[in-house]
Amino acid sequence: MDRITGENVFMAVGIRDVARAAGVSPATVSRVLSGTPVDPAMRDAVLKAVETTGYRPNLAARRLRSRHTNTIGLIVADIRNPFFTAVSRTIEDMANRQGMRIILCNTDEDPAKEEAYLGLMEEERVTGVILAPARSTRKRPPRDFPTVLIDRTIPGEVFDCVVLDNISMADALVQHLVQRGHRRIAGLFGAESNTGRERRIGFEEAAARLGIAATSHAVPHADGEAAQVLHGILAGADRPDAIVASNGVMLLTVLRELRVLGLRVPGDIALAGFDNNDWMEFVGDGLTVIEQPVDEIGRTAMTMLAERIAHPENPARKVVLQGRLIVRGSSAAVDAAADMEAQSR
Amino acid sequence: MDRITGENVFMAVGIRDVARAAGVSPATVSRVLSGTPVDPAMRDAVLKAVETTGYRPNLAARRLRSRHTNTIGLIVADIRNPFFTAVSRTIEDMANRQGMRIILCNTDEDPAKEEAYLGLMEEERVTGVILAPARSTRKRPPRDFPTVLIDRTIPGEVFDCVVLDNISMADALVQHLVQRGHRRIAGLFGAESNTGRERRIGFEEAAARLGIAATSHAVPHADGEAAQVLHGILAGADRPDAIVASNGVMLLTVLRELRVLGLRVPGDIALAGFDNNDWMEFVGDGLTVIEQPVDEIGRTAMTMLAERIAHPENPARKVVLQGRLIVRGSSAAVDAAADMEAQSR
DNA sequence: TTGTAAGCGTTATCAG
DNA sequence: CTGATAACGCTTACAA
Repeated sequence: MDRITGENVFMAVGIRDVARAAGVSPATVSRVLSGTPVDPAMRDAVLKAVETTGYRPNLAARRLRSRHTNTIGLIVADIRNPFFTAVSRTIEDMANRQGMRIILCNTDEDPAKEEAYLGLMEEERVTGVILAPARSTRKRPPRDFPTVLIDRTIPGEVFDCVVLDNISMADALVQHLVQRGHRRIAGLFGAESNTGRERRIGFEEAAARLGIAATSHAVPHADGEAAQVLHGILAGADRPDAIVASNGVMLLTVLRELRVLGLRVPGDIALAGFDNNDWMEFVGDGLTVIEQPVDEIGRTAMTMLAERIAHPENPARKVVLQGRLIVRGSSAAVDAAADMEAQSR
Repeated sequence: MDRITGENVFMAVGIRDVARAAGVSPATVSRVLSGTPVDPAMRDAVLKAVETTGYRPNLAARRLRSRHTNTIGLIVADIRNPFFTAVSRTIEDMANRQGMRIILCNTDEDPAKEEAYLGLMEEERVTGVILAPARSTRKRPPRDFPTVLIDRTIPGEVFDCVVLDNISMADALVQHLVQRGHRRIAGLFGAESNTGRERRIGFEEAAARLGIAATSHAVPHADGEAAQVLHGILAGADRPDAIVASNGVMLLTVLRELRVLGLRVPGDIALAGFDNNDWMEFVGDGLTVIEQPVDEIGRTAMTMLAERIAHPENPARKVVLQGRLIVRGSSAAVDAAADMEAQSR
């Protein structure tokens, strides 16, 4: 594999050249560029000199000297997961508006990668980090930068974090399915993340409260293994009449397996889950889901990070956001589903 | 932060501290860290000292002094477009494996934003840039870094670039639809990007060759306006019997409008387009699309960038990649579609 | 307000 | 191979 070696030599124009062209000192140029009050005449001379010389400040030098990097690390599991894509985009927009740079990293749920990236953040001397911790309950060593967790918490550790109200959202999903007449519901949850655990708890509590038969299953993160587990659940004789999937990616895995088995939604089995993607209204009669407030999650994370930076000694805060139940065709009652199919003839 | 004293101990440990702890000079520490040959005994001493002191090199200082940033700028229209998400992920993975950092920017098709980000890249002294140019035919001023274009070219400018064979892929789509018995095909293309233009050309050429009535439409980038244009095309009495959409985002816009009008795919109208997303096999009987080799696009862009950096004087190259036609239910012949619906009763 | 000068933490140079 | 020393390009005391 060819390694990138070369380096382009930039225009050699530095702050001293601008100073000379403007007939002022480098310090004055620096002041103009940083907005410090400067005599208007000099200011104009400097700006003109910047223009004519084509000067571009060297951000590496600036960061080294000023000791602030204006950089935020954003570490997620996989940017291809639409939930993280959306949250990242919001965070990048906010950051850019504040003159901050983002370093984006994908852990693929691998604790080793997460560790490596956190190390990288230290070397970058980042202002702060927004982290969706990899599915792992291990303790994180304390870091030298403010950190805000998104999507997932780390049990027993005190970090600022912003998460969904997973328990009550899962509860709402079960309640909805029961209302629609479903009685044998299977829940599919990530085994390792705290978020998966919370959703399972909400799922089981609601089922118990409503007195229905609900079984929850731990689904591995790897796609192949997940399909296998799903097959076991769906192919048996005692197939559930409804499925709850713990997130959007899993929802897709379920759709894939249902297709393999030739099962139809909602005719043969109802389906509901977490995360609302733009395509979900178009599969079948639409997928019933809990929509996460992705924009608000991103905004809140950025705000919390800023406050943590400003007040390092404040106690850690946990912000729990509500989602929104979007009811679509995939959770229709079996009777209603039959009706709809009859009508469509 | 040291949790006892509240002092930031981390920032204080520099290469000199490591040198002192190891009983060597700072230069030797630097050599060990950069892999330059060093006496094994000293090497071990340094590595141990790095460990005990918890030393983290300061990347800003390293970049300033060494004059290479190991950073690549990646500028796309919108990371939420799954095509860019996928390409970005591939590029980030390759970059990380080579010890390179990525700076990701979204232009939202705004030339001003593109301009601003290109300026930022100069201030970051990036090693190179991978750019999906905003839909705009304007000339770009020459920059001080190697640049590789993806997805779109800039007519009349000499840049390395890697693009899809848009003309023949659009041609293949039309050919397929005609084969399936469709005769009145409407093509929807982005008006401003060169990619949209090329796809339109392939579309029109194929239609002319095959002697069918095909009309191409320029669809604005903004979602609301796009819907309006679509409405005009689909709601009239002379509704086409098939639609070709120029990309995945537009495909979704079409689905939305079809839903509003209560038109069914492929019963009332056939549908095909560009970009293959993971959900597309699940809407209706699946969406017929041209799949772009996203992974290869990313890999090729990185490779070309590396080669451009190594050989700045080489002539610019254009790599044209083939896509793959994935035939699914949305392009079924009207008769076949009727059959399928009959069977499903 | 402005200029002078001293670093920020690292790597490159060059002499030993 | 190793160590002293001088930058890299900028900001910021501190002095004027």
